[in-house]
Amino acid sequence: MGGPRFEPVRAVRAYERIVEQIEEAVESGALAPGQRLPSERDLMGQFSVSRSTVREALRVLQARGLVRSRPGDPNGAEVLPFTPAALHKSMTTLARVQGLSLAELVQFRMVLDSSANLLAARLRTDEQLAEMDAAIDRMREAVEQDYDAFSAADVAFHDAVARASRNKLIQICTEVVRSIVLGLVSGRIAEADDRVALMRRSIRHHEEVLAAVRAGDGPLAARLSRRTMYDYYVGYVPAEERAALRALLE
Amino acid sequence: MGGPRFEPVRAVRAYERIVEQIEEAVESGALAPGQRLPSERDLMGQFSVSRSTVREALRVLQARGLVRSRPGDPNGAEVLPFTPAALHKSMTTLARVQGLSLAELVQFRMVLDSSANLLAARLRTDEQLAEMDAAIDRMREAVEQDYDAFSAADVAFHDAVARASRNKLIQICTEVVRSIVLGLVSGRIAEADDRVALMRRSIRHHEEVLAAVRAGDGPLAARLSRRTMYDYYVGYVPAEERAALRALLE
DNA sequence: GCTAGTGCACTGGTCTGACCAGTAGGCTAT
DNA sequence: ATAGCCTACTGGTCAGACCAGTGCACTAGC
Repeated sequence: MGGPRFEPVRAVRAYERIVEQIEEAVESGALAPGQRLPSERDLMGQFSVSRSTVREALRVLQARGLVRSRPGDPNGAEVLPFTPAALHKSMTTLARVQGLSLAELVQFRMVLDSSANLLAARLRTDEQLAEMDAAIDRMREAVEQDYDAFSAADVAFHDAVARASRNKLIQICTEVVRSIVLGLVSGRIAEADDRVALMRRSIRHHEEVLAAVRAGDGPLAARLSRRTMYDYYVGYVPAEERAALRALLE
Repeated sequence: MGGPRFEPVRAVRAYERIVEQIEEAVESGALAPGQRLPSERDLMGQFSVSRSTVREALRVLQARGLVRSRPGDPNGAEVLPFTPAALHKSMTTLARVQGLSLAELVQFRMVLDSSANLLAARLRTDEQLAEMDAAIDRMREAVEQDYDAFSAADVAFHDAVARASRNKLIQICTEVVRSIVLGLVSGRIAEADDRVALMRRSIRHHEEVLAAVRAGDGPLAARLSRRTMYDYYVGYVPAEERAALRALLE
């Protein structure tokens, strides 16, 4: 024994090499958002491949949210600024394929939101506090009239908290998971008979959370935010899964 | 005014319709993992499109991790069981494009791991406790000899905790973010002069965390786990970013 | 002079048809 | 019965074509 150890090789297709090269250029910043790729016919020359191969590479890059192409555009594909769209897509797939329950999703939101509040209580700026105030004001105005406006203001509050945490990963995951959760329940909330009471209570809870953030009491803000989210969604979680949510409330 | 309100339409390409249909079949379970798609030549008949169009659709599905095709395979593309590979890919892209710092990533791991511990303290089974014990044993054995084995045992411990949390989202995000973090620092740890001391201390910390989990003290386990991870990685985080990490330690 | 309209050159989306290397399974020769 | 070849497929790639849509330069009309 002891001969040279060989590594498994995998056949690398031509289009994958193209994906790698363009991906590298985008991620390294050599290709900035807004810039254009050469046209497909140019690229087939540059890479010495056929147009089909170029196109398959572009399809992959597009699926990853790095570029977008538009028929008829005299320029080539456009390099996109990063959006969590691809992340959102794969998380949605995850949710469907793995059969994620609403309870799991809400639980994850509780984790993210409480951590964001914990950090925000220490790191928030006065401007961010003002944003949170404004969001709660809009929630108050929207009550009894427009659930969509209420929900939007609610989202704005949580976004302000997430930004105040200064952790982009928290911000983006918050955004992604929230949109999945809202997709599952927003219709049911909008039609609920007791939605006005639910909204009023939610506003009160948000005020308490904000007070804790303002006071710099991170652990309290975190605890209250978990409670807030629990109360808001528990009615839509099957009874047998509620214990898992309560495990996050001390 | 007051005419019918029209909705914006977007041109839907043929390959997108194919992606949607196959995606739906996979996510709904109509196509189970391990099953095969018809061959590309069959699909072009079924969808009444050319092979290029079929192939572009398959490229997208492959980029999303739903199917895989292999040249020469007499069967068609294989439907894959869900893996977080696509999620991993888009998070890695996110990390690079948005310039996520190691501090942010570690902070996120602290959030996930502490939440997992909080839940695990209440929900863990005896089998899972045994797994955690075994993982720490392997960490002990690996010390002073093989950093890779130590790291693998460390990973196994955190995975056991994540599973004990019974939240798949936490498990998967843990896995994804951890692999990104390890990709950034594992080389530096393996070469560090004080790595043996670091490993010994880490083992002690893991023992304390496990004791808290065993005792059912979630808040304590959560706090200790944050401290454990902080100590393990703080040496690799630039001094000016450490404050953000410390914000998670009370 | 300026504007409104018209082509034109080029784009991406799709199609057709072809070739190649690789695979699996049946067939054949041993 | 088995070892090895054959064949009918597969996916990967290529070449060349057509179409509808786009932006821009040019032109006709004011």
